[in-house]
Parts: sequence; structure tokens; C-alpha cells
Amino acid sequence: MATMEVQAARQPVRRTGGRSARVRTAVIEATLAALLTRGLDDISITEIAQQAGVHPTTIYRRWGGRSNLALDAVLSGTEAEIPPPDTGSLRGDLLAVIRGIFPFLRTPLGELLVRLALRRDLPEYEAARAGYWAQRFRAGAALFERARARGELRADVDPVLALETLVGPMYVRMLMTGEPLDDALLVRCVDLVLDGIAAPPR
Amino acid sequence: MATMEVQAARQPVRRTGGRSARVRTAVIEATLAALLTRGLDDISITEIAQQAGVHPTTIYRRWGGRSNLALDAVLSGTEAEIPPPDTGSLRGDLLAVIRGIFPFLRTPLGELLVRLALRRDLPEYEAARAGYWAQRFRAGAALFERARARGELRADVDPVLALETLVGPMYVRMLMTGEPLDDALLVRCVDLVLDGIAAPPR
DNA sequence: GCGCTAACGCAAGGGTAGTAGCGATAAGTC
DNA sequence: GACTTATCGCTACTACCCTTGCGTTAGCGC
Repeated sequence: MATMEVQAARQPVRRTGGRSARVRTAVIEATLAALLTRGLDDISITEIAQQAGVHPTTIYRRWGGRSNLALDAVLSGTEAEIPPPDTGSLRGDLLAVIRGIFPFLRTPLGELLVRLALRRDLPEYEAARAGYWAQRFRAGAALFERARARGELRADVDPVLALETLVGPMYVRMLMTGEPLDDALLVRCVDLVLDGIAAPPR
Repeated sequence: MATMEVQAARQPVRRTGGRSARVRTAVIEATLAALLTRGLDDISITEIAQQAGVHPTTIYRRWGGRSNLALDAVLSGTEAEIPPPDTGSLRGDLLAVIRGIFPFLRTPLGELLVRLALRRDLPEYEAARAGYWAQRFRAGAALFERARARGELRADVDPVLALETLVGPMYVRMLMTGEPLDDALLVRCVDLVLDGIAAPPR
């Protein structure tokens, strides 16, 4: 009796070194350059291809389309890890959090990342985005836990909502109103979230 | 001597009624339908044209491109005026403000408006956007003035930043994190902005 | 009504995005 | 070093976006 050889769906051996790697870095580099000069919607794959010294079909095959290519390029240029702050006070930690995000968002790359996050035609981005926010909010949870232990926090505060409220104005100004945005405003954001706007009871 | 007749650059007599009006409403309607079903980036002008019973060339000539067409359609479907609230208390006014924005943003049309606001390839949109926010913040200013007179407000509160902080989490959840969003959260947003997160001094 | 011309319809055409087939090259394995 | 095949280059092709030029229709002012 012949052996029951189940032909396992053998996945092809990927080739990650040498030419493929060179092609990838060249394309990613050219894409980033194009993104930073032309914007998110006006990049041409044909143009990027000849800029990278590569044939357009290669890009279509490996990335499949503009959105995916832009996503890969921007994520490749972004380091995900941000050390969670521990300054010893709630106010100091919140300042560190918002100051850790703000300068990056001001760079062209940061702005691209935000705009990419707002697209809905990229199911691949959902995972990356979820990971990004999960990581940030894990750091936030620790931050609030310490503050609670120090007695600096109200009892009923939701850390997630608090962080969203903290960074909310930054995104609103960046994306919607276009109002000016600087470090002094970040400090005011922190103090507003800490103390609220209501007059203290007397 | 002949009269010095300066040939003033005579602008053409616009025809706003009759056929032009019919074409416009038909196209706008078809565009809105297409936007709501296909999304902001996947609309086809050819398709919209035949849906509206109009030749594609007409759309290209009158609107010039997809972005402009989408902008006009969405703005046409949106009423700009929102009555400023006056409930008698700061908390009531803030709730009214955020509750006035929230249901609209949940509609497909509201979401389209927000996404349009995030595009940078539409200089025409800048004016509309500025007007929208100016109107909203004028109402906000009156709201805070009354609260200040009632002694409900801290002395150093910036109304603009306060409003941005109020609505910030709503936009963050809608655009970035995708966290759930309901009326109960709006109430918590208001209370957080009012009271802050810091434990009261004792 | 009448004339003028803005606005529309139509046909033709350039340009670019994206796909499919096939041979050539080179990465990984032995 | 030799073999297998993943990956890339090339050509050809389709499809759609958008523009241009010209003839036709129908608002608007008189």
C-alpha cells in the first residue's frame, strides 16, 4: 500500500535577501520621497518605479496598489516603540506623553501617518493601528495606576478617555481647525485635563 | 475726439435657472448617492453622469474634478446653522453643544464631511471650513461668557481650547482608535472637561 | 417674441493606471 | 558548482480618466 502522502500546501520559499531586498529598499525610499513631495493621493507608481530603477509591474505585483505601498513605506519609516514615561508625578507623566507624540506629528512623516490612519480602504492598516494604540494605552494604564497609588487621581477616572481628552485638541487643531499649535499649548492641555474648567466649589 | 471707452472685462451673464439648475441638482443628487455607497475615493464621474442623465463633459467643465464635485455635493447636503444653546447652566450648555454635533457626525453625510475636511487638495474647502468653525466658536464664546457671569467658570479658561478638549475624544474615537461612541460617553466627556482628572486638594 | 451666447451634448483622442503572459535572472538548497 | 523556482523585466493589451473642438440647445436681456 502506498504511503498516504498528503500533499501539504507547500508555501513557496521566500527570497528575502539580495536582489529582493535591494528592490524593496529602493522602492520604499522612492515612495517616501514621492509621498513627502507630492502628498498622499498624487503619487504615481510608474514615476516611483523609474525613480527606484525598477519596473512598474514589480511594484504592482509586490504591493498590489498605491494604498498598500504608501502604508508600507510610512510604517517602514516609523519606529513603533515609545518608552512609557515615569517622572514621579501625574502632571509630569502627562506632559511627557503628549510631548512624546507632538514633535513626531509635526514632521511630514508623522502627518502622513495620521492621514493614512484616516483611510478606510486599507484593512491591513487596522492591525497596525490597533497595535499602535494598544501600545500607547498600555503605557497610559501604568501611568494612571501609579498616579492613583499616589492619590493624585480621582476615583472614577477612565484612563483611556483621559488620554483621548489629553491629546484630542492636538488632533483637532492639526486635522480640523488648523489653529496654531506649540509647546505652550501642550502645557495648557495638560492643566485643563488635570483641573477641568469648572470653578471650584466653595 | 472719440470717447475713451475702456473695454471693461465683461464677465459672462451667468444662467442660474432652468436647465442649469436642473443639471446641477441632478448631478449633486447622484454624487451624494454615489458618495454614500462607494466612499470618497471610489466615485466615478462617468457613472455619476449617466446616473444623472448628463454628459460627463458637463461635470468636468462645471466642477473640474472629483474633489470639487464631492465638496460641493456634501456642502449642499449640510445645513450650516446650528442654534447656540442656552440651557441656564454650563454643564447643560456643553452637553447641548456636543449632543448637537454627535448625531450628525454619525450619519454617513457627517462622516463624509469630516473626511473631506482632512483633504489638503481643496483650497476651496479652506474657506468653508474656516466659516464652519468660526460659527461654532462664536456660539461657544457666548456660552462661556454666560458661564463666567454665573461664576461657573475658572478665571483662566480659554473657550476655544475648552471646546476643542470637549469634542476631542469624539473625533479621536471616530477617526483614530475606532473605540465605541455613544451618548453616555458624551456625558463623561462633559464631566471630565468640567472637573478634570486630578484629585481635589484637601 | 428675438437675438445673443452660456451651457450642454457629442465624438475623437491622448494619457495613465493596472493586468496578463512569457522569458530572463538570480536567490536559496543540495 | 548545479538545480529549482521565486522574483523581476519586458511587451502587449484593456479600461478608464480627462481634455479638446465643434455643433446644438435653451437662458436671459431687450
